[in-house]
Amino acid sequence: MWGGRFTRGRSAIPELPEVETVRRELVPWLTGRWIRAVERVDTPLGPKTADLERAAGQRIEAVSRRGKFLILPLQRADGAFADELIIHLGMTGVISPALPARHLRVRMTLDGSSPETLYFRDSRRFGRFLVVARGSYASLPTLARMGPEPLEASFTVAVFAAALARTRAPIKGVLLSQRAVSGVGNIYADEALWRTRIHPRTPASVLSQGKVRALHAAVRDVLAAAVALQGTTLYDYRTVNGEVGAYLEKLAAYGHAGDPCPRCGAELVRIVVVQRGTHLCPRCQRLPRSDA
DNA sequence: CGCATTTCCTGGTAGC
DNA sequence: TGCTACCAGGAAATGC
Repeated sequence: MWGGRFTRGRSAIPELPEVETVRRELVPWLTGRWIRAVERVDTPLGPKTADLERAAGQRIEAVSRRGKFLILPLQRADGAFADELIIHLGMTGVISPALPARHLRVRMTLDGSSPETLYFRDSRRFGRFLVVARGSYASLPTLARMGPEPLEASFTVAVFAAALARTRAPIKGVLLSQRAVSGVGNIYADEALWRTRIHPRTPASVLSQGKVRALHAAVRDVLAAAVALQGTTLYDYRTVNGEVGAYLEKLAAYGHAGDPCPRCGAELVRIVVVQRGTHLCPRCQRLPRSDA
């Protein structure tokens, strides 16, 4: 499908653009519907606080998103706003109205019009499906401490700069942590750092004001462009309608080790930063000299 | 608290 | 062909 470049490690990796694409497709299908049942079909998934049976008989008030989490606020028949259904696609999670041939983990049945059933397929079982009382994220520390939404007005340069100033951890790790900004994963972190010529190992706090400003813009631009193309499909990820994401063709750095840098022509390399495969241009993206 | 490391999990692939 | 070893990665758990 794409030469041999992605023959290793081609995973779903749903990040903000992929989750947002799924969310937009689910909105007309799920908003206002009553849940008949949410059932775990396979072995245990996620934290023990899953409590999926609590969703039965509640109405889906909205289909929202926080970072890479889908959040469906639920409403009881008496009008009480009580719980929310939280879904994380993990690495390989796919929601679909079509019964998957393998790796079915959760089935959600709804009252009324079609689709009557949605299936959650997840071969690697990193996904999560759970019901919690609204806003109680004790079992979801990442969600509890999540930074601002990158495509919303609350994600300002000042807020981003303050978050970066307080840590010397590598900027790539800070982007992946979800705490300085939400929704960025391995692909879009590499793309944003390539765009801004920042070496992924640069300690966050040493970035100049100009670099912070550029990175803030790049995170927004990369994510917005990917949303417009329905995300990036490397392997598993599909939209709810079964389509692939088209941002794959736009990737400049991720998955391109050995190719020429589109900007300067030097050979792109793959290194490991914070235990993650990381793609960069060794000529464009230099580590600042350390005085320490 | 921060930060680094380990764990979870499976399908695909390299190497023999 | 068939086997083993390894690798990808988000988030949670664990270690210091």
